Amino acid sequence: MPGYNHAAIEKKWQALWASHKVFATNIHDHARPKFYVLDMFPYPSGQGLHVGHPEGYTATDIIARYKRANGFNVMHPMGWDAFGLPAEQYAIKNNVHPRDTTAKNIARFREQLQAIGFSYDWSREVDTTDPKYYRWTQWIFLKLYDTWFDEKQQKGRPIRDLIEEFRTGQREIPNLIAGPPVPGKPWDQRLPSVQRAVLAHYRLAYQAEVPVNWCPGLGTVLANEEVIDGKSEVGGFPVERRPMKQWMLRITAYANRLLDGLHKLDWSDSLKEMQRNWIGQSEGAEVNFAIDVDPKRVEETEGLSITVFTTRPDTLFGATYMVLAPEHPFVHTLTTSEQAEKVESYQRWARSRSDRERQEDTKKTGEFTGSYAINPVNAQRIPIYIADYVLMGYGTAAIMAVPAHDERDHEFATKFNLPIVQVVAPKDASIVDVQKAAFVEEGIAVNSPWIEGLPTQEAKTKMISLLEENETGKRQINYKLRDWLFSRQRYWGEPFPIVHLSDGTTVPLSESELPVKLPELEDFKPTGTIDPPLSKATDWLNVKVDVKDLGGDYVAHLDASGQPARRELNTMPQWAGSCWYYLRYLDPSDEDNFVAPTIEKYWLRNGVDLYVGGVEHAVLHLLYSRFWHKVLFDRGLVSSDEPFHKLVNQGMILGENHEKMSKSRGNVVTSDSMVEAYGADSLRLFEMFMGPLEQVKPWSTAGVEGVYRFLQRVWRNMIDPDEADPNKANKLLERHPDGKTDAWWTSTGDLPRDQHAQAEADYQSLLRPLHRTIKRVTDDIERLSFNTAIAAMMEFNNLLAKTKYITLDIAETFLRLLEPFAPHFADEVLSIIRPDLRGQGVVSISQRPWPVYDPTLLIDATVEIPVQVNGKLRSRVTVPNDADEATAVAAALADPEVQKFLAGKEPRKKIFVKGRMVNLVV
RNA sequence: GCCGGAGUGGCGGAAUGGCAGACGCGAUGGACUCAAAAUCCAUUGUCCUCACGGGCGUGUGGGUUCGACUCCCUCCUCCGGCACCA
Repeated sequence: MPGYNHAAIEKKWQALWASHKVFATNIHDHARPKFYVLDMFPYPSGQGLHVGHPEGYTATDIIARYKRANGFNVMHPMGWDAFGLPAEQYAIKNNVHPRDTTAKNIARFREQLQAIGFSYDWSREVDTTDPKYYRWTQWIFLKLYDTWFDEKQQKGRPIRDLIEEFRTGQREIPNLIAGPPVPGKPWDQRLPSVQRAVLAHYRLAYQAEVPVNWCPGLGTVLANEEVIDGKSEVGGFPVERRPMKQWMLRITAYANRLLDGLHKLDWSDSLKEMQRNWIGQSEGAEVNFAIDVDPKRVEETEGLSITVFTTRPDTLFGATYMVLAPEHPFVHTLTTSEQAEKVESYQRWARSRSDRERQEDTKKTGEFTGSYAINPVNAQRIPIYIADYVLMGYGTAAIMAVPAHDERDHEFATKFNLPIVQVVAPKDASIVDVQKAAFVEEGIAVNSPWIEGLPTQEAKTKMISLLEENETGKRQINYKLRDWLFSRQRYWGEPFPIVHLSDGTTVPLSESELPVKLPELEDFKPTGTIDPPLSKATDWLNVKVDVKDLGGDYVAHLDASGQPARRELNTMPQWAGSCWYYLRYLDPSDEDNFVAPTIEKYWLRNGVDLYVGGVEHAVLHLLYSRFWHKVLFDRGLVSSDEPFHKLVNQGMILGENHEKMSKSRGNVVTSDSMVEAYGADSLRLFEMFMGPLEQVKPWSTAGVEGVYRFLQRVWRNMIDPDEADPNKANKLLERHPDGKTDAWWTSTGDLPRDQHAQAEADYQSLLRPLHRTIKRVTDDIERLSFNTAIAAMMEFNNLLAKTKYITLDIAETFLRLLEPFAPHFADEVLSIIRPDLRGQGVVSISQRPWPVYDPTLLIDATVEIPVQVNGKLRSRVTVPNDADEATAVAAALADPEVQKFLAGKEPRKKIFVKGRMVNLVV
């Protein structure tokens, strides 16, 4: 039987679109408004695509096609996030070079995506592992290295500006070595090593010996964001803390900007909230506690003070002891000889505890140092403890403990028998027993001479200003966000454009030396030690360089007659390439710029207009990328402050059994199998018909059949009428332009005169529903409500099935609405019913403009409105659409059903909503 | 524990203060067929009723309103994030 045969259609149209460059974007056409619609580019795994992958891609493709139809210059690219741990793990497991597996996987992914008919401009494809691409990733790293964050201006600036400020004395040169401040020598008289150390203190990219997340199972260190419950996000191997010298990016400098920037973004509240929580801003105060001088050790302890951070300065009178993190630098000095053994043993024990153990066991442990501090508000002598519930990485790594008003301090104080003093009382004057449990809520300050009787908020403010007057403290804002650990002991990543001189000096390579290509290595497996795999590239790692001094800043050129140096052997993490790929898409072939300014200005005005991807990147990629973008913005390299204006997270697609799709559960449905059985158009339609884009929803292959049947019904309505039903034969009509009923044609010749009235009646009956459908589909696409847009088209098609005749213009308009969802199908049907279009240069229906609805056709002359009696629906009456209250109420009162429920009583209240309803209250 | 989000037929879902269950899946009956598939037609929240009709119904309990799936409060359940962050 002839009919809709998806297999015969889809490859043909994909080839036609490609050969006619239907979806090629002209990046230089800046006359039209632009629309940049972006997918989170995939990591090309060996598994290929399952039906979860095309969900977001289909949504963006519909938007891209819809925006093109509305006259926008659309950027809709695709590429590959191909560096990183998963690629390398896969390569090791299968004993092949990651370059080869990556190339193979990319080819497979590309083919699978192309089979779904996405309207990507494939000439813009990027691959993060291509030296032509990662050259610019390295280039941006050099910019980060060359940037410092000016707190006053809240802006990243070039290092040369910092040097200039030091040189001219505008900025004091910081003293990096602990001890009393010494008046410094002028910048140019400082030792080069001091200059370098000072600059490194400011750079956004710096090396530090820090306790890192070392994962022996993967043989690499990981970022905080890559560690879930003490295990690696990839592979689930245990992660331990150990100090190592690593590259860090100073994302904390941008914490405030990253927080502020969220306000103007069109992102979901939950996503913004996740970023806010991750940045973790908290307002409070830093307070200095002087050390009570130990008569036996006057020299070491005199003048020392410990700074703590607290969000509750109002409870300062209740501070009965202090706690330092076990790693706090003062611990050694503060520990008395009597306590030394216990303290050191506790430090060793704390260091050996993995993050996982710490998280599982939150019972309080600690040790007394033997020293005391003086509470600055009441001069009380309070003991100093160390305990691992105080974290090295947050605040000042030291706290004042207020056990009466903090649960953790309460637990610790109870265990170590420390005094608990109440300094906040409940607002309602009820009695609480702080010996039993901490009272953590806000209330009224008590037992606190300076702030007695003040509510918590006022008490905080007053206490801070008093501390500032006494110079014992100051207002302070802290963030949970830590600096980004940016190096990995891996082969399959971007090499750093950095060399180390034989004296240990770190020097960046000149931009002209980029790209620093990954060396070809036979053996790229982890070394089993902390040495990165690149340490095996002996030919590559030793170089000779010529180093230029730029006044404390340096740059290296490769030079065979220069001094010996060793390349940086770490590589960058996977996130590096994905931080800026949306910029490279604009012109991936540009050899002179990472993106040309004129191109960037047009395409990134307000950033990417729509970005769709998984919520799993809420705090990783999306935070890193915003950070890089802000640095690039500060350095004048991009024109917008935020990269992604509107962002939508598609919900995960579960297996048919409502469980997460996975190989081990055996519930994976591949996109290939769906394309083969039902076609790309049915797959696309169903992906969107399942439910709201952002919602998690289970797969249903029966549901795909449903939308497949829908397409077949459209086909039959327009092309192959049911031969068995003579009523349905030859439905399609062309209507004469003057619209006279005398002038109808069928596709096969003149319509018999006795059918003209029927044809006209069918035409008239479809006209209003058609325009309502245009409006519904248009509005629904605009608000990304694709499931209801499809429902509207199904409803309209159900009407088409009921009429005997359909005019060509109605059929074409309907197909135009369908095209973003089922592009191959729409093109095929159009090419059959309008074979003349090809001669007019129209290859695809996607080249035709979006239909416009006639507002006058949305309004009917009369409307049926519900009539309620006492708020309950009792009847319906038909009134003119512009009926006023008197008319509508009169019609309602005249209705026999309504009269029955009024039971002869006169309504005491009449509610009327024009065109909507009448409610009579008795 | 804290912070978000969500609870509507047998299932996916629609309705954002005004006719609850659009659209689709599934199911049941019928037409076509020797038969099956496909297709088409009809029914499909629930209870009472032969029927006409009517009662009840959007997790729970309350509130606001002429009117609540929709707004407010309480509780319950599920999903996601964070979690010794002072």
